[in-house]
Amino acid sequence: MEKEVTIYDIAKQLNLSPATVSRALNDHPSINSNTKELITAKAAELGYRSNAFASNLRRQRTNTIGVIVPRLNSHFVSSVLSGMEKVANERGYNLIISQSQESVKKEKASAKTMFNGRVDGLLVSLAYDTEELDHLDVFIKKGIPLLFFDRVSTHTKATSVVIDNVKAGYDATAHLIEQGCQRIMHVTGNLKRNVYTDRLKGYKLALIDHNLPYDESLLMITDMSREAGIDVAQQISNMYNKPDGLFITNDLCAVSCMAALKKESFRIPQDIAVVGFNDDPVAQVIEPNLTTIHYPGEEMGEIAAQSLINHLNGLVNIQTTNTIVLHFELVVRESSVRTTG
Amino acid sequence: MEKEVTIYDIAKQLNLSPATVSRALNDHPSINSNTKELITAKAAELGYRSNAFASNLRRQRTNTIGVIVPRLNSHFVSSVLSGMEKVANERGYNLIISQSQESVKKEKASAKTMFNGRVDGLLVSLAYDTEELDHLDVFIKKGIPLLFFDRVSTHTKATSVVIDNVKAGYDATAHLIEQGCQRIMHVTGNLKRNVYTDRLKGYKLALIDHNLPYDESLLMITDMSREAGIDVAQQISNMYNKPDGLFITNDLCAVSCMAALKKESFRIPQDIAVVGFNDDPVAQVIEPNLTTIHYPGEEMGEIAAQSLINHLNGLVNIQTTNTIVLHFELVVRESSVRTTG
DNA sequence: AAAATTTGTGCAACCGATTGCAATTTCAAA
DNA sequence: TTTGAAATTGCAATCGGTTGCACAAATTTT
Repeated sequence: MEKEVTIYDIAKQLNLSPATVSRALNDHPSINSNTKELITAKAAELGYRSNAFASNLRRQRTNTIGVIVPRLNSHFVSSVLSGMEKVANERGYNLIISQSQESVKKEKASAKTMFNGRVDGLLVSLAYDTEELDHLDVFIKKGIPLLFFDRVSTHTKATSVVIDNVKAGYDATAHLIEQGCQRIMHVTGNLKRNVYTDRLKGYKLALIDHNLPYDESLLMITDMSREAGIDVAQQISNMYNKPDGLFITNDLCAVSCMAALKKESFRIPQDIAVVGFNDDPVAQVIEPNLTTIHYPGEEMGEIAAQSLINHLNGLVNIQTTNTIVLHFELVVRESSVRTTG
Repeated sequence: MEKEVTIYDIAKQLNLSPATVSRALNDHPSINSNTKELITAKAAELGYRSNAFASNLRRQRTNTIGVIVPRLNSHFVSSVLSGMEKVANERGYNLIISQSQESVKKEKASAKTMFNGRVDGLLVSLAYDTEELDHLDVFIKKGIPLLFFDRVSTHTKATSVVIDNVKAGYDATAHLIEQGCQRIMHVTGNLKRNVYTDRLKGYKLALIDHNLPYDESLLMITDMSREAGIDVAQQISNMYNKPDGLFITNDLCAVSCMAALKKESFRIPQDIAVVGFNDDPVAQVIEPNLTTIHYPGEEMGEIAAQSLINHLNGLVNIQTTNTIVLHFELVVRESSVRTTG
C-alpha cells in the first residue's frame, strides 16, 4: 500500500509552491503554460490523484448530486437513473442514489443523509404518500438547489421536469373513445401525486369533449401493483354494466389486469380496449400488445441532471425556469385498436 | 443561507475544547457521560451537522462504496442495486453508482472516478467484453477491497458473490431433457463472462449425463438483445433439423424469441420447449409463461454490500472468503411443460 | 530611463474534524 | 495525609487543497 502523492510532493520536486501546483492542475489562467506542462507531467509521473475531500472541504462543495427515487427496481426509474448517470458522469459529478421505497419516513431519512452528505443539489421523485415537504425545505433554506422529476410537488418553488400528464391522460382517453369506447374505466394511483391527478384531469376533459358522462364508479384508486390489476379484473367481471374501455396508468398493472381479464374470457380489444402508461417492456410482450403512453425516462433523467448541473455552474437559474415539460407519445398497439367501432 | 455550525461553535458555547466535543459526538468512551449529554443537547440545539469531508480528510475514509454495473436499466441490476442500497444505507454507507454500458472503456473511466473519489470499497459486475483488469488492480494495490458480483472475474483474489451457474445451466437443460427434448439449442452471451461459460458447462454436463450428443451447431453466441432473440427464431425456422428445446440465458431475449417463433407458428412447448434465465417480470407475461431460473437479485445485492461492509469494519476478511454462492431456483411454467413426452 | 501595467509565484491562513500524548482532576488505597 | 491509578479533558499537529493578497519579474507605455 503506497502512500498518496500530494501537491506538496510535486511542489517540492519542482521547487515550486503548492499554490502554484494547485493552480496549474486546475488550469488557472495566471499560471505560465510552461509551468503548467511541467507540473502536469510531473503529476502524471508520480501518479498523483487529487484528494476530493481536501478540495471539497476547502471549496465547500462536493460535486455530488443526491437522487431520491421511490424505488430502484422499476423500468422507468432505472431508465431515468441511467440518463442522469450519463450526464452527471460527463460533467464530473457523482450520483448518490437512495430509494424511499414509497415511504415518507424513508424519504425523510434519505433526505437527511443527503443533507449531511452535503450534496451540491438534489433530484427528487416523491414517494406515494408524501405530503409535507419540510424535509426538503431545509435544502432550499441552505440554498441547495432542488429539482423534482416525474412525481413533482406544486408547493415549493423548485423546478420540475415532467411530461404533460393532463394531455397524456386526455390522449389516452380520447384514443379509446375514438375506438368506440363509451364506458371507460380509469385505474390510477394515489391522487396526492401530480402524475395521477393530472392524468385523471385529462381523462375527465376527454370525456367532456366527447360528450360522455363522467361516472365516478368507473374510477379506481389503487396502488398500481400487479395484485391491483388482478383485483380490477375481478371487479370488472362482477360489474353489471361493464366498461368497454380501460385506461390504467401503469403498464405492469395493466398487463396483469389484461391477463386476468383474458382468463375470464374477455376479448381484448373487442370486449374491452386497454391503454396503459409508461411503455414498459412488458407492453410489447403481452398479447395483444399494449397501447400505452411512451414516457421518455432516459431523457427525463438527462434533462433533470443537465438542468441541475447548469444551475450549479451558474449557467442557468433553476429558480426562474419553473417547469420543463417533455414530449410523450401515444403508442398505439393491438390492445386498443378495434377494426370497426 | 445560514452559516454552518461546527464543533468549535459548540465547544466555545460550552467552554470545552473541540477535541472533547468531537469525542463526545462520536461516543468516545473516555468522555464523561454528563458532558456527552451536554454536548449532544447543544449540538441539537444549534442544528449542528457533521462535516463529512473534514472527517473523511482526517480519517482517510469516505463511508462511500462504489458500484459499477454493466447497465442500470435492467430488472436484474436494479434489483441488485436496491438490495445494496438498503444494506448500505442501514450501515451508514453511501453508494456511488456508475454504469459501464457494457464497454470496457467506460468501465475503466468509472473505475478511475471511483478511485479518485476514494471509495472505501468497490462492487463490480463486469462489462461484456472486459478482459484485462488493470483498472481494478489499482484498487487492490491500494488496499481498497474489491468484490465482484454476478459477472465475476477468476483472475484476482477478490471475493465474488454468484449463483452456481453451472448447476443452473445443468438444471435448466436437464429439465428440458426430462420433458422429452432431444435437440436442445443453447443461446448465450459472450463466453468471456463466467455467467455464460458456466451455464454452457452445465448445459454440456446435462447432455452427457443423459446420453445426448453435444452438437456445436446448436450453440449460439449472441449479445442477448431482443433483436438477437428474433434472429435466433429466424435461424431456427430455417434449420432443417430443428431443435425441440431452447435454453436461452436471458429472459428478455427468450421472450422476444418466443414471440418470433409464435409468429412462425411454432407451438410452445409442443414443437419447442423454452427455458429462460433471470425470472424477469416479462416471464410471467409472455404466453405461455416462461420457465426460467429465478435469480436472487435483491439478495445478491444485500449480501455483496454486507460482505464488503463487514470487511471494511474488520469483522470479516474478504480476502479469505473467496466466493459466496447463493441459491437459485428453477421456476417451471408452461413454456417447457409437455403433458406427454 | 522612469513609470505603469501585466504576468507569474509564493505566503499563509483557511476548511472542520480527529487523535496521540500530556495534563489535570478525582478517588480510593495505603 | 500521601501516593498511585483511573477517569477526564485539552493541546496541537494533521489530513491536502484552495485562494486573497503581496510581491517580484517581465513587458509596455510615457
